[in-house]
Amino acid sequence: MQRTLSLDTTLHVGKQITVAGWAASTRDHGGLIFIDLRDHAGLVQLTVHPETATAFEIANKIRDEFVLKATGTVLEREPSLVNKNIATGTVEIKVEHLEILNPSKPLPFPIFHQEANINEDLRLKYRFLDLRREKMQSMLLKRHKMIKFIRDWMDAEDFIEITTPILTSSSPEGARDFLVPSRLHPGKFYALPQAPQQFKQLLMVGGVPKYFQIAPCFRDEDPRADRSPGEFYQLDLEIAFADHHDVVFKQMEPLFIELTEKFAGKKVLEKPFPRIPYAEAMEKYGSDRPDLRFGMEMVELTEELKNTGFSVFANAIKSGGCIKAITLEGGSRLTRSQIDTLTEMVKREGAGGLAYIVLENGEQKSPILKFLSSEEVSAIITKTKAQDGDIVFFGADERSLVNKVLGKLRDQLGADFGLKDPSVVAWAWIIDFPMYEWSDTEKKIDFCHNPFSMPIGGLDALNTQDPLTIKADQYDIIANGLELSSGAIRNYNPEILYKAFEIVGYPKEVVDEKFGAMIRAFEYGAPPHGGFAPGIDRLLMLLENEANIREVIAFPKNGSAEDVMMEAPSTVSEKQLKELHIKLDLPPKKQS
RNA sequence: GGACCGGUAGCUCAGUUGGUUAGAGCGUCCGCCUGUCACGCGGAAGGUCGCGGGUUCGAGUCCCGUUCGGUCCGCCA
Repeated sequence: MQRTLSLDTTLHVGKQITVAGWAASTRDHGGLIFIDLRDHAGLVQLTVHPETATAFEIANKIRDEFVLKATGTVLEREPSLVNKNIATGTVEIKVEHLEILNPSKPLPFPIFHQEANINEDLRLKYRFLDLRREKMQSMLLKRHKMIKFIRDWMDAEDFIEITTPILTSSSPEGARDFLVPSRLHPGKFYALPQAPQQFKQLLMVGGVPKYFQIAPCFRDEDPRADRSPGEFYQLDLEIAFADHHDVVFKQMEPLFIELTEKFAGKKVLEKPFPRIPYAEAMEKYGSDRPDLRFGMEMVELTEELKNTGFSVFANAIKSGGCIKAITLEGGSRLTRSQIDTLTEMVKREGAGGLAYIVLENGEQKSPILKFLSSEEVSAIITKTKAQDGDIVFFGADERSLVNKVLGKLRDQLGADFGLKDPSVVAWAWIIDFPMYEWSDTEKKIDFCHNPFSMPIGGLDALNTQDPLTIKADQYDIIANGLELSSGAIRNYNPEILYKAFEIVGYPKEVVDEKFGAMIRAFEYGAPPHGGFAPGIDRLLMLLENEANIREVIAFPKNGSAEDVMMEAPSTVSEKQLKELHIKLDLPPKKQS
């Protein structure tokens, strides 16, 4: 494919053309100067000879990243001079006129011939330079293409895109809001939307059959590698008359399959996507977003070891806990120091230690072997289906801790032993989330996830069941260990909604106050509806095998939620504060 | 809010059990060079070893505190 340059799109041999771009490198041979000219599309070599005296003088001054405009003749290179590493390597431009459109200061870090990892804060401070790198150019293009792919697909499926307000009201549930003071209403604040949740549900009541939006969302929470600081985008969507998750799954699965196969050129592990109940995911994988590209499921050994003399296991059972195990195929080759590293990891997660048994050459090896009877050992081997050459790891403690710890261990082993095939995407739905959970911090029953989900069994379930046993028609879509989105069939009935909130201690008046618009709307004939909102940034991470979400965002905030380039957040003038009737009351150490 | 890892030249890094004047590559500046393509050659400038304190005859190195960055936990429908 012929690569192109900005001011002229072809490089016909013998033709005079004008090109413009950045100086990627210069090679001054004294009597001859080479310049690699770069733009978004590629590189071309300019040659500047002393005969063109003015151009030659200018060429002497050129440094990396100067912006140049050059007019010259395209010449074919002699066979011995062809550069096979660049697309335009068979030709070069012999420069007749050269102009420096804009010089550049020496760069704060190398951007073109970059191999080393540059400090991320520095990259973010000079993001405009960082974006010139080929990888970032490619990311920007892929992000655009992916969003276009999604929009086209949604359009073809009769979804319509509707933009919803950015300035809205604070909601009491969920994440911390970003607040915006109102000048016209002193003492009152807008909030930036954490998601267009209420608006999309109101659109359903408003008669929109299928809504979507590439929606900006704002949450004032601490970031993670897969969680953008402060703001991110979702493919927010909602479908009217969706009264069961089947409707949403059948509608949306094809998009994710096409994105995986057609857009990213990867393989979907299983179609249709497996549906895993939340409780099963926790028991098998110790996570509600397991990476399903590999097995290594947990096996329960509590029954087999109920009479064991090994005190660590016995104590776990006695205090109501459990014993579970995971088996790493071929894990007998783990070195002692590798096992020590894994032990350190599980201890950080709260485990007391990491017991294991190695199966090698028909024998078992383990520090805990002397505490176990031979019947117990063979029961373990039978139940775990461990083979010669494997290693079996144990977790013995309170059940949720065992699940968490072995889940972490499973994930680490999957990464360490190359079990996560980067060309495969293992999509799945996690279903049957609990509606409520016990909140240890608040000492009360609280919503487990989305309070607007329809409880399975409806009003009847809320009235008759133990709240902690009620499930919600709520689901997550996960892929390769990432949670892409939560979603739900919504609770569209005011009576059931009031009851659902009553259980967590919100009286009717509070629900009316906080969700008045939605409750009022539901009183006027709300259709059943459901949807979800996969994260755009995470989707791109997944499809591009990118480990850090900031790598797929043009201008991300850093880990402290600062924009180090624009210097946001920033202080504001006294005048602005006065206009908003805001007085600061900062703690001493924060004052500057 | 907590845990762990890190901070040495503009950038990427090395720096031995604590020991003279802290090094390399790239970049920058000066000089040479007509076929390089991340050109080459010669020379030069460039350092509060994040910051503060301590131990020591002596600290980039050991200890304590602190700050900044990253990852994770909490938090995040």
